[in-house]
Amino acid sequence: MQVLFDFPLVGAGGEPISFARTIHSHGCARLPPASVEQSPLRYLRRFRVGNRVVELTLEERGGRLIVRSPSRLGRNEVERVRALVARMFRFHDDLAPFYAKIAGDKMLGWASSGAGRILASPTVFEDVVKTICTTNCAWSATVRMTTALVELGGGAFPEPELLAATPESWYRDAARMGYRGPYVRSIARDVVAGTYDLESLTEPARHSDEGAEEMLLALPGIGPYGAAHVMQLLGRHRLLVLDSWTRPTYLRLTGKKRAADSTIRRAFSRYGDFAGLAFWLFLTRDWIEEA
DNA sequence: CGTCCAGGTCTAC
DNA sequence: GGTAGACCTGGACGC
Repeated sequence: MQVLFDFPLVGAGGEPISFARTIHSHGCARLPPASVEQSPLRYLRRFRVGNRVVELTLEERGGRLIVRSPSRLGRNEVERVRALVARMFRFHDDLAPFYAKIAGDKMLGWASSGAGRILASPTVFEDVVKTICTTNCAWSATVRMTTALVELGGGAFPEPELLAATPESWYRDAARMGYRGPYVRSIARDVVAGTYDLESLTEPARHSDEGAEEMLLALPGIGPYGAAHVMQLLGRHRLLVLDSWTRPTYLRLTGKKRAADSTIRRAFSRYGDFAGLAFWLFLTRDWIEEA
């Protein structure tokens, strides 16, 4: 196992990053081609680097993120991987203001020691496609569709070029994605054609939150839920992800009989630009083993 | 067997 | 701008 590089587990504002709490933050990060091994906590992720697939192991050791690979990589490949891992943890994001806001918070104070850094996919494209695969179906179907996509990609998530060139019949008959197939294929073709530069959405300087949301909503298969979901993975945390899992979970945790979306939003509005993250942490607290 | 629905979205009023 | 109905799939139910 070659150690490729390591990162200090610190965000842009000097805030701590809890590795264990990060990889538990969101289900999408655990979909193929990723997996999480417990004890010791290790995150495994297969990437395509050039024309081969490598499996990286991510572990925390001494407050640093250690990234290792079983196969040797060239300097350029290592730099490519470094950028992808940085994107997954969004090291450039500053959660310090959020932690300052929740420091004395009865509901979320527990999270201020590094939780909530929602792990993203290496590319926005992958997050968009996976998000479409979470809509209007059971989680088992999401796993099945994602597994098929990764198989198509030779063990790594397929790049837009491949998905654009894959016939509709594959989406229908092999991946069994139903009506989602044409959506995904259409997005892949538009990305390849340059109609949408999804990867630029990670750059705050290039897109306001409103602009990013607008681009996401323009994608077929991405509606209010999908846009809010991808926005979270972009580190844009104002929107609440409201769906058939978060709504009932909110009711259960609060003991309420019912709550309109607008009511839920209002309950978290005091967290401002981090309302969506606050909502997510509130819902997923029991996913995280208290240290 | 038929109906419902799961981490919604689109289209047509 | 708000609200029905349709939509692929497959597993969970009721009959």
